[in-house]
Order: sequence, then C-alpha cells, then structure tokens
Amino acid sequence: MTGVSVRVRFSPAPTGYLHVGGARSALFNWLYARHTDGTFILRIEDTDTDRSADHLVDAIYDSMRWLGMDWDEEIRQSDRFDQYRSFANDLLAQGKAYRCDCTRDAIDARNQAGGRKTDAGYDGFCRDRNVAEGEGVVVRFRTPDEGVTGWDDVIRGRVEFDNAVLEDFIIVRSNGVPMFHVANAYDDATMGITHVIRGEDLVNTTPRVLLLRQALGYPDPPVYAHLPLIVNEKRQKLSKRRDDVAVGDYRAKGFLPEAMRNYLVTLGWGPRQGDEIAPIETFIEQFELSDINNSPAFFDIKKLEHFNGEYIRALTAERFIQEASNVLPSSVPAYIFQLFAPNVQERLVTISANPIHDLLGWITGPPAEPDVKDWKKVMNKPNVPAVLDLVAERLGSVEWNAEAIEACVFGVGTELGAKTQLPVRMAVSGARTGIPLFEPMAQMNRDEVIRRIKAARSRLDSDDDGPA
RNA sequence: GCCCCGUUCGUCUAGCGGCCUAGGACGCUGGCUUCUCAUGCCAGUAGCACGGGUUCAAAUCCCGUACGGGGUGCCA
Repeated sequence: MTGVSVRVRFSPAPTGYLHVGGARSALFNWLYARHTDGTFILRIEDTDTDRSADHLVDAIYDSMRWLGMDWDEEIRQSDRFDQYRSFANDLLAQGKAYRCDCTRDAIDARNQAGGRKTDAGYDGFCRDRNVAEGEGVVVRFRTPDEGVTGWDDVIRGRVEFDNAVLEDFIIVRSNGVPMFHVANAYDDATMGITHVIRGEDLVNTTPRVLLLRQALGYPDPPVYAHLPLIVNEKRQKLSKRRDDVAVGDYRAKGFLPEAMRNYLVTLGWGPRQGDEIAPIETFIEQFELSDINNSPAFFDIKKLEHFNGEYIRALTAERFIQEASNVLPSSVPAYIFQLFAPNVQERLVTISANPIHDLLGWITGPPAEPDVKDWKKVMNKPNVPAVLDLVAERLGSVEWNAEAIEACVFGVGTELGAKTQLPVRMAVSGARTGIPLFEPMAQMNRDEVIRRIKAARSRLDSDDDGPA
C-alpha cells in the first residue's frame, strides 16, 4: 500500500461449482483491488489433476461474471507444473527437501510403536535415508525443528505456530505433480501478490507456505487476511455436499446478481455508516480489510430474499420485464404479463415461474384450487351466497371494464352491507390474495367470470366444508 | 488427541476505553395506508457467554473458564 500497487488474487480449485463461500472470498479480493486501484488476478488452482475439470473452470468464469467481478489477469497452475517442479528440485538439491518412500501404514505403525497417536503425522523417518527416485516416492519439505512461524493477520492479529508441530509435509506427489502449497508459495512470490485474502479454513496451511517461501528466497511475505467462514444453521462451514450453496443455483432460483453480491458483502463486513443496501461503488469506496470482522457468519436466506425483493422493486420496468420474460410460466401469455408487470414486480421475492403463475395464471387459465382454510375464512360468512348471486346477476349487464366492474361489486356490498371483494376474488381467482382484482377481471371473458362465480356459489350449497 | 481461531438482539452487523440507559438491518408482533395481498410509513420485541483483573471509567485492554468452529490427506 505504501507506494506499491496492490495485487490480489482469487484462487479457486475447480473441483466443484463456485459456492457462496468462494464467491465471498472472490468478492472481498475484488473489492479490495478496486478500492486500491490494484490488480485482481484469477488463479485457477488445478494442481490436483484427478479432481479438476475444464467445465468446472467455465462454471467459475460464469459465476464470477454473473456477479460482476471482472479480473485483470489470469493464470492456470496446470500450465506451470514445470516451474513448480524445478522449484522443488532446487529444494532437493539444497537439502531443504528429501525423498521419502514411507507408506501411510508404515508411518502409522511407527507412531503407534513410539507411543504417539496414530494420526500424529509424519515422523521424519526418511530425512537422512537418501531415498532414490522411484515408484511410490514423494518429496517432503524439511521443516525446522525449533522456532516459530507466524504472521500478523490483518483480521486476526498475530498468529503463530511452533515449528515443532509442523510435520515434514509432501511437496511433490509420487506421480510427480507438485502439491498446492508449492504452487501457492511460488505463485504468490513470483506474481508479486501483496495481499492474500482467503477463508479461515486456510490458516493452517499458511505456515507451510511461509516456510516454503523463505526457502525459495522470498523473505517478505504478503499481508494475510483470513476471512471468517460462512456457516450453515448448525454453525458449520458451508459444504457443497450438505448445503445448497452453488452460486449458479441461486441464479437459477431467480436471485438477481446485484442482490446476491450486495448480500455477500454484508457477511463479515458492513459499511460503518450508511445503508447496507447500496450501489457497489459505495462499498468499493468504503472497503477496508481492517474492518472485516472475525467471527463466522450464517448464510441467512431470509435476508437474501429481502435484499432480492428490494432489488427487484428497484429494477426499471423494462429490465424487470426482460428478466421475468425468461422465466414466464406457460400459463401466463406475454401480453397478460406486460399488462400486469408492475403489480407482479412489487410482489416477487425471486424472479421465477411459480410465483408468477400464482399471481397471473388464473386470468387466462383455470382458477387455482383454493386452500381449504382460506376458503372457509372468506366464504363461511352469512351474506356470501347472496353476494355471489347478486354479483353474478349484475355482472351480466354491466359495461365490461375495470371501473364498471369495481362499481358493481362494491355497489352490491353497499346494498347488502357485506364485504364483496374477497368472496368475488376467491371465486374468480381461487385465492384469497393477489394483485388488484378488477383490471384482471376486465381482461377475462364476461361469461367465464360469471361462470366461476356461480360455480363457487354452488360449491357453497353442495358442501359446508368448502372445497374438497 | 494435537494445533489454530472465534464468542454484541433468533440472524447479519455498528461499536476501536467515557458520546452505550448498546445503534442499524433481517425476522417476528402490533398499527396506519389500502379492493385482498404486497409495497410504503410508524411502533414494539430481543443482545455485550461466564469469572477474574487493569483503569477514575470496559461491550471495548489482559488472563482464565465454558461453549462453538476450523485444521490435522500424495484435496485446495
């Protein structure tokens, strides 16, 4: 920050779709880069060749773009295996690393025999054995036996590990592919990364990277900022298996990217003053790493929905129609949707087919099958049969427009001293709630409206318990 | 087990030693507006995990306890 331009990176492993935790990490890196006029780099960490897949890289691109996060540079670690290998060979040549042919079973057995826990980690058995290259042989980094490795975390303060508890970890797999630590240390150093902003689940790997970096000859580490985790209702780290967290899923469910992005910003960080729903430019301006808090945040879908509703209502009419048109249910003709779009826009939590169908499907399609409780609540009133009878009759001769229909329905109400809008709504739409009634009614065929009212009326006669 | 981290309303957060009888937001409850619902507006609800210090003064600093989480792979 002092003169040197900020360079940050988001480094996803393409072993699954981008999930909200990753998206939040990406977002904080992006915000910081934009805040400082720095460089935001996308680094695909695909050193695990068995689990990485190209289509998953594409999915990450998609989700990043959808959320409006543009990157300035990109590298893919699988393109740099040679560099990592030569780095590892240097360490080997300098005696800072060594080959090891121990199997997991052999290590466990020695730990057990030595009175240590079986999961105590590697015991350094091969340090001086001069193991030759061969089948099943890995390269391990020789960690110091004494001293501490630590750093000043922007979010967490001083974090230190005793080197004695750090085992000699593997830096090159037996198949010759370097481990992510190596790539991580090498890339951060050679790419001139100034700030590492990532999830707290990575703190334990930091001392390894720091040690590797020193061995590489890059003594000045970047600034680390370990983000609090995003957790589920059980306060556990969000998991791709257990929790529904893929960014693409939220997109498919009808969440707006602006809403998602805005909500993600509030997880672990908040504007010191001002509204928590604000244009991203506001957040870019205010964002500081030191303001990120350090306790886990629950991913609250209810609050996300609220944000989404706010963003939907803030959409221009044109954009709302455009977004919704992509998901219109077959029960809703485009002209009906266009006519009532403002009424729909105000009522949606997500832009998706089902709620739109519920709001508009009955106008050109059949009415909904009423909810029993709602039906009783509205229809089991003394005056309802009379109301329905009279409205059905009067509607036969009224001028067919919204104003006249409204006057007719309320006129009957005044005459009979009863509420008329709700029973008519129930009869015509099949629901107790919905958009204003009379405009849609005017769009319908007069005979159909009357037929529905009469049907409801006879339903009242045939059973006292309402709809089956 | 070992290592690391965390703990402000149910939830997300503000708070950086006095402005805190702890502020905002979501949720929930009630009211107003209204052709129902929704929107909008108003009001209410509820929190500094616990125990010791330090200080004239602590939600804020230190120590401990409890509880929670993360890591502990030839995954990242």
